[in-house]
Amino acid sequence: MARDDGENLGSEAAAPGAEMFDAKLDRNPCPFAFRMNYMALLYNVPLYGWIKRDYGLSRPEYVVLYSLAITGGGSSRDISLTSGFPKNTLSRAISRLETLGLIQRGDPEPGAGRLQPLNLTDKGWALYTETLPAFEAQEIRMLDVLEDDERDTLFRLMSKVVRGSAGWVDTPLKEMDTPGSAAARARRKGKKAR
Amino acid sequence: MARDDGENLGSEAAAPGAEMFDAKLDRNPCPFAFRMNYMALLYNVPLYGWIKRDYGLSRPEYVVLYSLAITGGGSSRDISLTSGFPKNTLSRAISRLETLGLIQRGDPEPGAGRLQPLNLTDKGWALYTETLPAFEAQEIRMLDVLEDDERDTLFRLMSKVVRGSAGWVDTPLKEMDTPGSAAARARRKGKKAR
DNA sequence: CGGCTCAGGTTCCATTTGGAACTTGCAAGA
DNA sequence: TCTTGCAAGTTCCAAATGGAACCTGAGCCG
Repeated sequence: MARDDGENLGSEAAAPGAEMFDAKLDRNPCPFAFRMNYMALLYNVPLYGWIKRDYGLSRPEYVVLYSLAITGGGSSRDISLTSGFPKNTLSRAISRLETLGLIQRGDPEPGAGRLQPLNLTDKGWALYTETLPAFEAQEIRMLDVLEDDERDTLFRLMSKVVRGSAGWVDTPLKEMDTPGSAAARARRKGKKAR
Repeated sequence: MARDDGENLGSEAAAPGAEMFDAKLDRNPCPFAFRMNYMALLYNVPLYGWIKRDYGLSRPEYVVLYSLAITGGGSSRDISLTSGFPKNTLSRAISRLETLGLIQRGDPEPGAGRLQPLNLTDKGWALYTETLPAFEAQEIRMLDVLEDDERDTLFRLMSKVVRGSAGWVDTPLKEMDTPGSAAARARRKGKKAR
């Protein structure tokens, strides 16, 4: 670590931010988290920026569309649980997509409580079909540096992690305040210095 | 996959959303993207929710703190490039952290343009030290399902992907409108059904 | 030197977001 | 069958967000 001594800023001819980038990769107590978030960034920012500019759909809106497309229907709750967007955000997204004629609500199935079945319209399918290739391409592009077997391994390991930790999706939200909570809460009083 | 046939909603005794969850894992044209975003969700939501509740810091604010901690100083630009937050969001975050006495701005180094060197104060370090364990714990918890060698492999492959695609971080933001742009832009006119 | 350009950082403001409270209708128990 | 509980979905509103325009100082060139 601490590669050149008097560094901190500039002075390198290297790419801007390279210093911090390397630090986040190589001397990071949470190396996994950085990689994960950086990759997500790399993937999501350009794609959803494009969707927004060219189709006028927000990220949650597109996520609803996409979710319904690959599942062949589902409810707002399902989308919330599998995407992490809160239900009010999805409620809005769903309303707008319905207004745009991209999805439609079916009648609540008997025996399924108040769940509203959602489905794509033809127009929704068309949009999905038209936009999907860009998403696939971005994924392929990102994984292009890997050999085939490496890609397989990566999938397998990520699947294992996801399957292993599904279940405590937002459970810890409530219990997370365990580590040193007393001190934390004490400090909390003193904040709000806005 | 497709566990019970006449599905779509409810009717299963299984966990809610399991249907869609399986679809996103098993019959998803972008299987990598889903895993990545779901993992990010699993990690970020509880942690930043906790940071917000107990310390009153927003995600960008904590990211600034964390970035400076592991790099031992840096500029707003560096943080933007390595975290993906836009510079105005970071500008605000930095101001607030300074007001809170968690970071301080140094005098611009000669030869480094207008880059403002940022550093943690003692108070900032204390907060970092106090909160870091929770982040580490969450990461460990998430990877707990993996064997040691699997963890190593996962790191290696993710590093490769990140290193391989760093550089086009937000480059494609501008060029992304290539696939079928004409049709897309045409359709775009007809939207705005708000 | 004196203007020019470019990039780091800030400000402005319209939009988006999501916590919290609310509404609603299914379903279990009395 | 009434009531009570519960969870899906909606509404409300204050706060956060980020695109775009702006400001400003460092380095470049004539």
